[in-house]
Amino acid sequence: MDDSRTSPTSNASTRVVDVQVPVAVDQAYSYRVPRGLDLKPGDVVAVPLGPREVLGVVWAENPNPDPRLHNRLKDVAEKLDVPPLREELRRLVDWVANYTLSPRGQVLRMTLRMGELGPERQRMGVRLVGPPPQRMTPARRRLIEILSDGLLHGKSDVAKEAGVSPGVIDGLVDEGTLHVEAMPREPAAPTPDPDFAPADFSPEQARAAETMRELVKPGGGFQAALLDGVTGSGKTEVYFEAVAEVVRQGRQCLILMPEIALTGQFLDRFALRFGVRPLEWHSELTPRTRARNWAAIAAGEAQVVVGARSALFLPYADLGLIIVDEEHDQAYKQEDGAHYHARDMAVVRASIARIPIVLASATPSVETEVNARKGRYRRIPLPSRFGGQHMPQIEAIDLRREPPMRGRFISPRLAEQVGHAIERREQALLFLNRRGYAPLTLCRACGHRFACTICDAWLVDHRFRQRLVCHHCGFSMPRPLQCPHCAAEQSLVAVGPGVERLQEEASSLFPDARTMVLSSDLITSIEAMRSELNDIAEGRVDIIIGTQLVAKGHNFPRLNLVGVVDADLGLSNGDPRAAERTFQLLNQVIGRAGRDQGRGVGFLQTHQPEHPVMKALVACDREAFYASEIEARERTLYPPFGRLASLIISAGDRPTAEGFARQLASSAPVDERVQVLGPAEAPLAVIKGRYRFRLLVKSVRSFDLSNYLRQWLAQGPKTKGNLKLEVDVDPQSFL
DNA sequence: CACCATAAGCAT
DNA sequence: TGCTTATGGTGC
Repeated sequence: MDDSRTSPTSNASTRVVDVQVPVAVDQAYSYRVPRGLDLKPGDVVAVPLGPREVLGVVWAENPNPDPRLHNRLKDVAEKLDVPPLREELRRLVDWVANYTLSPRGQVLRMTLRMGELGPERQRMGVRLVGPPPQRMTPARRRLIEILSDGLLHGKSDVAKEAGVSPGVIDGLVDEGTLHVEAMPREPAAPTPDPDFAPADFSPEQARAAETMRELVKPGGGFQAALLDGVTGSGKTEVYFEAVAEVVRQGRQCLILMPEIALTGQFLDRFALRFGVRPLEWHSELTPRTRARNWAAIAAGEAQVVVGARSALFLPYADLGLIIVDEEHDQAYKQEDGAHYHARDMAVVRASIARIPIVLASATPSVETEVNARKGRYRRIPLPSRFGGQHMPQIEAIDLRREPPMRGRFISPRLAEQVGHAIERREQALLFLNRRGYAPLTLCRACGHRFACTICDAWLVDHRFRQRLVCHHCGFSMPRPLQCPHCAAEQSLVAVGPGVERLQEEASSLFPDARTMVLSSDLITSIEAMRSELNDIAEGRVDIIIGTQLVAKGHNFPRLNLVGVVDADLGLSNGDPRAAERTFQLLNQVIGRAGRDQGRGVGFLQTHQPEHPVMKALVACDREAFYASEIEARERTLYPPFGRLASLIISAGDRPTAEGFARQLASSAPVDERVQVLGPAEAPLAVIKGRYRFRLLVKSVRSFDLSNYLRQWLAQGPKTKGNLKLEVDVDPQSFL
C-alpha cells in the first residue's frame, strides 16, 4: 500500500512546514504534513516534540527541508480548531524575539498561554415544570418560591440563593417537580454599549475627547498619542471616548495596565460608562477562565480587554486600538524570561497592525516626553483637574533644620499637620517606600549587622511576621533574642524606618486615630486588597501608612494630606533613572491628596530641598524637571538619546563570574559607535548566592544594538557550567 | 520549557 | 547497592 510516511520515493512529494514550538528554542522545527491536512502559516497545531506532544504554530512552508533531517521528520499530529494566528501577531513575535535577543519560542509562548482547551463543561440549570411534591418542607418551599418564575436558573446559584443543599434540588428532580437542563453558554464578554452613560465633559476635556475620536477614525493607520493629564484630570474618561468609537466600529480595544491590583476600581468605572465590565487578562485567571477569555479574544467576541503586560501578545481577531495607562510605570518592564518593555512593544504592535495607540500619564517617561516634544507622538493635553479642583500645595520640610526626635521619623511640623487633618475628620497618608519595620538590625554591643547569607543585602525586620527577611531572595529567619555573634542579650536595635515602624510612631502620636498599613507583603490577595481599599474609601481609617502600593490608581475621597516621610529614598542608588522615578512616584503619591475636595496638601521630608526633583515638585513645575532631565540625558547619551543594553554575568563563585565577564568584554567587536563599559560588580553583587558582574553596552541612537549583541555573543565565549548570561536590551532597573 | 540521561549525594 | 536529587543537553 501507499505509505508516504516510510516510502523514500514519496518523500519529495510530502509537504513539510516549519512549526514554531513555544519552548525556549529560536528555530522553527520542520514537520511533515499528513495527507489531507490543509495547513497555512499561522495555524495552531499539535506536534510531537521528543517524548511528548506540544502546541505549535505553523511559521512557514518549507519547500526544501534540511537534508540532514530527512529521515527524522515527524508528522504534524493535528490541526486545532482555533483561529490561526494572524500575520500581524507572528511579525510581532519575530520582532520582539529579535529585539530582545530572546528565543522566538519563548516569546510565542506568551501568545499560546491559553489555559485548558477542549469543550467547556456545561453548567446545569433547573426549571420548575411539574406539580408540587407530595411532601413539602421549608427548604423545598423556598426553592420552589424562587423558581416560580418558570425560568431556567443555574443549579448551584439557586441552591445558594434558597439556602439549601444541592440534594434538595435532586430530590425534587426525582419527584418530577423540577427538570434539569443544560444552561446556554454564557458569553465570555458581553458587548460594551458605547452610549450607555456618556461622560459630562468640561470644554477642555471635550476638546481632548474629540481628538481621541479623530485619532481612531477608520483608515487612520498607525499613530501614537500621549494623553498628558495630571491626576484627577479625567484621563480615563477621555480615552474611554476612543474606546467607545472603536467599539462602534466593531473592532477590538486593548487597555494595558501596569498591575492587576489596579484593575479593581477600573473595571467598575468602565462598567459605569459602558454598562458591562470588560474582559480581564492577567496571570491570576483560572485555567478555565483563561481558556474562555483566550477563545473570546481570538474569535473577536471580546471587544474590550483590560490586561497586564502579557495581554499584549494575545491573538486579537481585529485589534483597532491600544491604550497604555500609566505608561511611565516600571511594572511594564518584564525582567524575567524574555526581557521586554510592554509599552514599547505595544507601540511596535500598533505600528505593525497600523492602528493608533494612546499612552496615558501624568508624568510621562522621559522617552515618551521626548517623542512628544519631537512631534513623533501627538500630545493631547489635559492641563487641569476636573471640576475646578486645584493641585495639592506642596511644601518641603528640610530635615536638616527640622529633624524629628531621636529614633522618630515624623518631623514636628508634619505631625502637627496630621493632627489638624484628623481634627477636621479628614484622612492623612504617610508615604514611605519601605516594607517591614526596619531595614537594618544591629547589635549595640558588638556592632554585628544582620545580613542575608546568600545575598549582598541586609535582612529587613518584619515585626508583624516576627522574622528577619531578605527582600532579594525571600530568605527569612525568626527574630533572634540575642546576638548570634557576641551572645549579648537585649542588645539588638532596629535602625531606620519601615512602614510598620511608622505605624507604631503614628499610633503613639495619635492614640485615638485608626491606622492602616498598606504594603504588598501584608496583602494576601487581590480580594483582601480591594476590601481594605474600600475601608479607606468609606472613612474607616484616619491615617494610611503605605508603600508605593498606595501611589497607584486608587481614589480616596477624604484624603487631603500626604506626608512623604523620606523623599530622598531612591535618589542615591546610582541608578541613571533615579531622578525620573522619584519624580514620578512622589508626584503620583501627592496627587492622591485632595482629589475630591480640592484642598490637598503635600509635605516632602528631605535632606536636599535644593535637588531638582524636590524643587520641581514644590514649584509644581513639571517642565523644569523634564528640561533638566532631558538635558542631562542628551549630554551623557543615555536613552532616548542613545541605546543601552546590560549584560549580567553570574556564577556560583566570584572568580568564575569575573573571569568570564572580562573574557566576554574583550571579545566585543570594535565599533566606534559602541562603548562597552565594565565589567563592574553589579550593584547587588550577590543574589541567592550567585556572584554577579555587569557589562553596560552603550551606543548611538541610530544603531542596531540588538544585531551587534547577537553577532558578539555568537562569536564570543560560550557560557558553560553554572555560568549564566542575561541580556537586557533597554534595561530599566540597574540593580 | 519540560523531558531524559547522567552524575552526584547518601542512607542502608 | 539502590534510591533520591542536581545538572546539562536536546527537541524537527
